[in-house]
Amino acid sequence: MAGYPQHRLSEFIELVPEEHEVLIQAQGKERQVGRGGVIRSQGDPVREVFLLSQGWALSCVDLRDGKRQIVKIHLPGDMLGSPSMALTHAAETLLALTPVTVTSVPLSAVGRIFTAAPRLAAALFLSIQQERIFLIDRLTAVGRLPAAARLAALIVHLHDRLALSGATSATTIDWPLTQEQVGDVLGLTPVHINRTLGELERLDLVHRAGPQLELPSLDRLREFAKMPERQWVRSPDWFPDPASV
Amino acid sequence: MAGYPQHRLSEFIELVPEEHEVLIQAQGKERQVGRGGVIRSQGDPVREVFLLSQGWALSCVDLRDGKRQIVKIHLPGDMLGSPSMALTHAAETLLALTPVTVTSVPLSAVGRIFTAAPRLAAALFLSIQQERIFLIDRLTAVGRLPAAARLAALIVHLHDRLALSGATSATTIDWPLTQEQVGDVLGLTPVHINRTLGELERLDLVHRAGPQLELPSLDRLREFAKMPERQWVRSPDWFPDPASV
DNA sequence: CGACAAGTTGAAAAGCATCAAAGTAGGTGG
DNA sequence: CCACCTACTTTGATGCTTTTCAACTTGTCG
Repeated sequence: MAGYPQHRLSEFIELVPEEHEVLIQAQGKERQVGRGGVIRSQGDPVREVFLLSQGWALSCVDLRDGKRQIVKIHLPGDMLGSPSMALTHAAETLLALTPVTVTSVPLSAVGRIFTAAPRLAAALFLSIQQERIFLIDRLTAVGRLPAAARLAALIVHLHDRLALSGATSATTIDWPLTQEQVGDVLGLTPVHINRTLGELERLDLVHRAGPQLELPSLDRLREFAKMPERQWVRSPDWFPDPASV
Repeated sequence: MAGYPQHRLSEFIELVPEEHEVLIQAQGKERQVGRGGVIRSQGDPVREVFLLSQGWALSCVDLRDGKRQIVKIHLPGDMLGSPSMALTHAAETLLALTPVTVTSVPLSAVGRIFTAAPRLAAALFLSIQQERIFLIDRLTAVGRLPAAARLAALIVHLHDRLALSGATSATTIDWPLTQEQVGDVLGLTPVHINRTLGELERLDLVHRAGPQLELPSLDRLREFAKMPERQWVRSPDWFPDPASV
């Protein structure tokens, strides 16, 4: 059977069985989408959010002139499309970077979390604040760092998130992104990403190895990225009681 | 007496009296900070968030090399510092742009909202998702638009938020920002902001009028900014019942 | 009136974009 | 198994946007 859904919430609290149950109940039908496939389009009416259970995906905003900004690279366990809950029509397009499995979570189920499991709701809230920090850091990198440091910061960020789920060895990470996609994440052209990757390689900070990246020294890469480190809270004392389920 | 605190939540729902009461109870002591003063520093331990009741403020991330990225311009009613709830130490510095009044909201009070007023918690959740959309749009502008469109997008954004609270006429908005601060918002240098403002002025899109900006045609400015329009939800049907307070 | 913060302007340089073309790899069909 | 197609990567040459540096102007407040 389906087992406990993978998600980001246990980064903040240890879920009790009742909370797990609420999460399982929240999930609707599962869907497979092939590489490059559309999970949901910008402008679609917002009736659900998604849980990414397998594969990588991306959220992006498309502009009128054909340019686009990739807003986030999603890994398994991520909740997709939730910023658009505040809108009538989705702000972001969700695309599969690799073949993915997503499960739909109707908005009504999200609403039920707030009454049925307040502590779970608080964890969800915190998880969204974490996403906001990720966005703040990306904005800072795009606004204030040169191309090489920007790219280093992205690599470090993805490394750290992969390491959290144990989906990577210390020195090698999966890298299913094309250089054009990386450019759309960092606000640069694919050509310049290519040259910048070469630069990082000459500095012995990363090495391209087919669909993976080797990271000879994470410390040096982190130093090079010039971004502040983040330490996430764990079971904050202001959280509601888990018993209240 | 203090009256109802000004906030962003009523953009999404009409609060019932009990919910207002919970919000009022949540507020701790009030503090005045002068122009340029620090409300909270990056790196400080996170024990509270703030409600901005008067004046303008900003959130920014400082980098090691002295550069900084301004992450948001805060207007009265905004909640300050909440992204750092997910962290042990604050990610952002909060500065007063004008003389401000802020009230402290201890984290324990935020936690109480989740058990005492689920619908209020859901509104808070939506409000944070809205902040995420703002960040997504800013990232898109900084990553993908040239300087002039970026600046136009910022002006339109602030206009719209000011218009919501009726704090502006149709064609003139307060503009307490220095060109250096605008540069730190948009990822540009103050010198270039100066030139870009001149460019918008020559295009008859904005006019500088001391501490204010005149906007001869919001339609043309919006068109020029090339950003998608956003329509926020109102009383979504998936929200918990207000009776559950 | 004098000092300091902010705005303005010019000239030169840097970083990144654009355009164009050639090279590589994986997948498909004959 | 080979040939081809397509998507992706790589490289060079050139141009544009933005930065940098520096000086000067304006405004504000003691």
